[in-house]
Amino acid sequence: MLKYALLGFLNYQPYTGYELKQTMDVSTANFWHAKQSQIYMTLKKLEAGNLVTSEIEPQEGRPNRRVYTITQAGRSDLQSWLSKPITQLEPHKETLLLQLFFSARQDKATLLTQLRLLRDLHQQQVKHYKIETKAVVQDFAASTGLGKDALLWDATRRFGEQFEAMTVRWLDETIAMIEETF
Amino acid sequence: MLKYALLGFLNYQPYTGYELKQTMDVSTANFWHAKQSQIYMTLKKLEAGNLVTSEIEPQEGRPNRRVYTITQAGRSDLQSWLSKPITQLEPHKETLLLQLFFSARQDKATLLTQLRLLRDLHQQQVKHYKIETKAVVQDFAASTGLGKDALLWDATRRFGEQFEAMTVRWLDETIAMIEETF
DNA sequence: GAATACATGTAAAATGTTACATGATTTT
DNA sequence: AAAATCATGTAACATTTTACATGTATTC
Repeated sequence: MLKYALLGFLNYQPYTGYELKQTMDVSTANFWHAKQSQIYMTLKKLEAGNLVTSEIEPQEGRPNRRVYTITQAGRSDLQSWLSKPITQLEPHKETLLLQLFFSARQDKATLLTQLRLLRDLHQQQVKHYKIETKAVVQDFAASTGLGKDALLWDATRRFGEQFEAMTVRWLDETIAMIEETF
Repeated sequence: MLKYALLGFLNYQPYTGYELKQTMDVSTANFWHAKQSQIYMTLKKLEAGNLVTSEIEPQEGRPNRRVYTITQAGRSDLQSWLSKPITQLEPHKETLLLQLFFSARQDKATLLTQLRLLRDLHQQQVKHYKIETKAVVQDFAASTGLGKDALLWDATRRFGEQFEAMTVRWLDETIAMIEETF
């Protein structure tokens, strides 16, 4: 899957592995992230499969850059993935829910403290989406002039914002339930 | 992490690997799932670490069962994990958002078809949580008499229900946005 | 003087998925 | 007669994380 994140970005313009990591960190990281080392390895695999090519750009006083460019085969592969509809939902993993599921014998006060702390973390995330992520989307849109793209980028941002807001509401309900009935 | 899911269940009673898989499939699978083979391997590791013990129960006309029991060390490990608060959020992966992010050049009609199909899938999931999962929680509560546990199990169920409902709302907004502005 | 940014990579370990292998009993 | 259930496991592969390894230039 990281494969398609990388091809997706390379479909706009050539990038180095380092730049791809930075770009992902301020854009797709909210719903698709990767470590630097994994990006380098995946790019190597993509090149082995002729989906991208690379060339080294020498630099002075800095390490050389390896710049990757998508190939025609890469564009086809990306296109084919994009047009393939999702027909079944993938299961999620939520550590928080796993913990909560087994917490019936935990101390009530401790449990409440943990959940309140988490509530604040998620509340911060709501702000993060409303402010930082919002700004990034607008900057991208202004600098690239990609209107349609910006609308979809903002749709993914709204998903994040609404997910976090929903989580805060759910935590509030859950905290209230534990306060009352435990 | 699967480690703690298994210890969590074994903290109630002994289970075989097969039974753990079945139990997870109707309970935690919504937020934590695993393949049968991974469960067997993880149990083996837990036994090597003395967090569980196992003994073989011979059966006639059926394969023998290997029944796992949690040890005192296992209970301590679980307890220590349960009391450790989550201080930083883990990043999520959402294939749908990744696809959407790069879909600006896709055909409008095709994109709308894909999103509407997905909307229906998530709508079904809302029902799944409201009916099937709800019933499982109530059955567990009734048969085990674990009142506190059932309240927390239902809290995780509500998270799923609310997540799916939020996703349906977001898809409706996104579909409307694409219909109007693309 | 210390930290961050720039820039690349390898290696080991952990985690998770898919495929293979077996075989009786029960249900459809 | 075919499919599902019960029950265990191994092996290969893919994915992801963590740690290791290097070195200059710029910013605080």
